[in-house]
Amino acid sequence: MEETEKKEQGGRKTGMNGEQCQSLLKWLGETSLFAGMPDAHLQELCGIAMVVSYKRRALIFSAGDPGSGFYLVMEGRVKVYMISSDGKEQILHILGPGEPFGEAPVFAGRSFPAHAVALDDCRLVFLPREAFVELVTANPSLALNLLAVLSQRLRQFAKMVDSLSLKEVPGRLAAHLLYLSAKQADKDVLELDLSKTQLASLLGTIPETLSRILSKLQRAGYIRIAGAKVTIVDRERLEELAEVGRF
Amino acid sequence: MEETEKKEQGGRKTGMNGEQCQSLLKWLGETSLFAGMPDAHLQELCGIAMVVSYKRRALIFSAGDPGSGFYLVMEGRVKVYMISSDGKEQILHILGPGEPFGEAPVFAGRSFPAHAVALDDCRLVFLPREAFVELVTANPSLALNLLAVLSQRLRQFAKMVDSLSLKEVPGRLAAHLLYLSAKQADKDVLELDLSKTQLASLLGTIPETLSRILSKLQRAGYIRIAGAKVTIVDRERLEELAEVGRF
DNA sequence: GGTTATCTTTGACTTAAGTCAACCGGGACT
DNA sequence: AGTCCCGGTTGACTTAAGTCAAAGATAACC
Repeated sequence: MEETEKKEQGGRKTGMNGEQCQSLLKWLGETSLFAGMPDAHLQELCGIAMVVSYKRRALIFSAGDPGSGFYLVMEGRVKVYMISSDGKEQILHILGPGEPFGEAPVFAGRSFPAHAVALDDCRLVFLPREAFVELVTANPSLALNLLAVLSQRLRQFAKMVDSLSLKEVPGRLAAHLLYLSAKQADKDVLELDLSKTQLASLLGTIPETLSRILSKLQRAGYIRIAGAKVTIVDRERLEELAEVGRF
Repeated sequence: MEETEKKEQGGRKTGMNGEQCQSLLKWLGETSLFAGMPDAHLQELCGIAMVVSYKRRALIFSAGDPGSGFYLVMEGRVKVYMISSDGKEQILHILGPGEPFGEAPVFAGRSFPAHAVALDDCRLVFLPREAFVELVTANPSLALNLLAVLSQRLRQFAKMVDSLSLKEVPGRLAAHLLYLSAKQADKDVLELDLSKTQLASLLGTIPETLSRILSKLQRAGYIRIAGAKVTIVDRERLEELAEVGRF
């Protein structure tokens, strides 16, 4: 195994032999961002891509850092967040395998607007800006995929602003539980994929408040809580709550 | 003057003769979205574009409406906003001449996530989705411009989430005043371009609260208020306030 | 120009959610 | 096993900001 290792930003960049490049190529092609791209272009992409590893809790970038490219999650989860001057954090996204992050500075602004850390031990693909922009220029369908991703994210943000400004915490929580429910197999038994502290930060509140509201919802018979497992008892009312935003 | 008028969505679509098309073409070319595009493509664009007029307060689209295309502001201002079930509104953007809006459904989701109304009597350019997507496919540099616009907007949203979640109203207000200051000629005397009620909605609060905080800031010697004119007295402290987010 | 309607300000009150502090319980490590 | 530490929960308290109501100030309209 010929591996070149370089320390940089706390991540370990890993060089590739032909075989590894092949598997990376295959993986990239399955990614929603690059789905449907001709192999020739994927090949080029592989040429500029770097696989980087980050350990759990490692900082990937900070707000204000110059963004010389963006990332794609291969393994693990990444948290993108903002911090207030007194240390409170607001999570903007949690990203899992296949999802890109840090794209904004590639096309506008040149620096990251937020921070990113690894929530688990992670493997990421790093795509340097210049090479990537060239590729986009040469390949309009790639641009369309990207536009779709950014548009989707814009929608999420709009929802988030709506939620933060127009709903109380119980409403946001209800909406989040239903969101989890919608994307899981067992529709009624949810496994919280984040610690409650992190969930609080995602919902724009603090652990104490989240804790209180979870028990309030349990007492009211909307849900049942058992550690990180939440069971939806009364979906109707939960939907109503997510809708009106107030308990 | 040969004008074809059609009522639709409360807007008046206006057909064009050759001369009008020429001026539209020129205008489009000066827009940041289409800057640098070859005339041939602008010509095509003109072919699919429609100029639409909306009177002040007219609804342009509602959340959930199928988005068959997007808009570009020629004259006037447009407000894009969300409404809670009990009627409180949160403004997402205020758009002026040259700025596009309603692009999200073109590339993802197919329906508008928010509402839009005309704040003034407006003239807008409407670009239908299908024709536009074709054009983007044919013209990668157009895609890059679009990516820049969406990325920029993503940044704005991130800031907004940060602001709503991590700052108190005084902090948000201070940040907004400094933002206005940065984009005006006379750096210290600001003309509020929105009614205070609308400004409250943009800052994620209500008129009463905004009013109180404006006078609080005046009393504290940060600013001076005279109707819609706000003078920055102590920029240093205002910056500090915008930074820490709390008074 | 005067009447209406809308916007703005101010006051008294309520409330959701944050702060501070104590405590519990389960790993992890020695 | 025992200690330490971190995550979660609970209680008492504070506070920013929302609600309700009324009165002034602007701006709009006939």
